[in-house]
Amino acid sequence: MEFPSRISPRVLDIPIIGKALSDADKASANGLGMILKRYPAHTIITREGDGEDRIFFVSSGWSCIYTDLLSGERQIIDFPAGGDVIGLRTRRSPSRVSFKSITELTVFEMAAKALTSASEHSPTLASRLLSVAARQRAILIEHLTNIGRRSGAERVAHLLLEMGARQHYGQIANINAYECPLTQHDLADALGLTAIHVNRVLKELRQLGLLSFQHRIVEILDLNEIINLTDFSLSYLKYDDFA
Amino acid sequence: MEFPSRISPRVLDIPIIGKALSDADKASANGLGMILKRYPAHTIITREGDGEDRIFFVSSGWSCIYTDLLSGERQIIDFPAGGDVIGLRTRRSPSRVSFKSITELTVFEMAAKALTSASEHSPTLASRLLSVAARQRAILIEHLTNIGRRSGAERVAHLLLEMGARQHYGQIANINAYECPLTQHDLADALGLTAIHVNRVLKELRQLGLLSFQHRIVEILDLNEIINLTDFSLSYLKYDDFA
DNA sequence: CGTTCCCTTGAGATCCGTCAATATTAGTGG
DNA sequence: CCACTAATATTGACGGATCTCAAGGGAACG
Repeated sequence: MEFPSRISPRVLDIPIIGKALSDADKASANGLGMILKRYPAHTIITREGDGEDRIFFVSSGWSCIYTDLLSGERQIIDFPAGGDVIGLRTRRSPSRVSFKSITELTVFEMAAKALTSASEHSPTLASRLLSVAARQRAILIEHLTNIGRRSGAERVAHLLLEMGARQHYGQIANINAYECPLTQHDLADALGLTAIHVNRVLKELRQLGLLSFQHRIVEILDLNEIINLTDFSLSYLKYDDFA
Repeated sequence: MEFPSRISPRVLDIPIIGKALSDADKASANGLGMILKRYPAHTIITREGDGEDRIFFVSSGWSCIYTDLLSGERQIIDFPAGGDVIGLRTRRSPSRVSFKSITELTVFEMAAKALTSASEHSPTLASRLLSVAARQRAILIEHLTNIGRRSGAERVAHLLLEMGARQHYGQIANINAYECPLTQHDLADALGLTAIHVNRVLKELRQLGLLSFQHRIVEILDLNEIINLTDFSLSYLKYDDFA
């Protein structure tokens, strides 16, 4: 493996990098200028309206992308975690979303231009980027469906199950618990609810024996019932084995 | 312009095709196997779970992509119209969404594989696809924010303004009315509301002098107020002038 | 050991959904 | 052009889910 020395081997765990760059011509890979960075918890990394165009590959930690509304409310679009990619916009027009760390966050960071121009010389990389974009879209569609057509309890259960699966690279079968640094306020802003209602719903889910979320620990108490209740599917979390 | 003769010149109006293919090597363009097709209103074109992988460029007409839930409810993800692209998934795993015409629909249709392999030989085309994906993502994010953090009236007003802008290629300044074939039920399924509530909200918006939607005609009565009420922005609808 | 988030709980108000009935429009066949 | 039908739109009464306001408790952190 011939990677620039400043890129840690851990980067290979990131699907797009591990699979695509190993095929890409080394000239491209070397020119990416990717650096490893560490942000403290609760740091705004990219602000809405920034002209800046960077791309981030999350190595470890939790984060969120969100938009602020005029009303002062916040809509969280996603909680990217290890393996996720942020900033895959390739757009000149300033983004309306901000990007913030929730825990301490370790990312591989690079200029968007570097990646897009590299992708012009590496069809494999371009394909891989499209595949990542497709996965992100699938996740976003699930999120939209969750907010649009499910009750508060279903929304919370679905999101917590999804986050558990994403923490474990798309597996849920053997998870009965995972650590989750999100606050009830974070959940509310992601799910179109208020924090107070999220609190009540969590209590209800706990009493029903479905799941428990206390002291940063999510416990899956009855996986089958949750899957049933929320119509949960794993398939949308998969990366494409795009030929 | 050297296009396969079976492709109508109208295809050039579609941003991705008009701008990308004219640059792409002609071999790619000729190999796309794109055909023009016409579907009657209310026809399911692609069903959830289809293994089939086609890509559609809408030439004219309205359509929707949606998912059906176990509960029998429906979540509409988007209403693609002229110039939009459907099926840009590049995924093997079957899609969870269906695609349906609302009015009579004219599309340019091709195998997904043909486009992805063409994009491997045309960096410009690949970039253009990423740009289209970015725009779709921006629209989806706005939709999510709309459902998650706005009241019924705001949701309806925002969606109807967006659709007006998309019908007019991203302009709203000079629109005071447009034809909209969506039913109140369609709006409800897109906005996470019931048709009955959409009806009441439309009445309210009409009485407030903001907008009117009757007999398939949307009239923008007070554009500035609507923009104000819904925090509407045009920027997310733009295609990227991606270098 | 105090300050600041975060969580928890209650009471009342509001938005929106459900159920039910009717009116209006669009489509179809005669 | 009319009669019939189905889809769509409209309205009212009622109930439920969620929000708002308010207060207090617990956990984390300097």
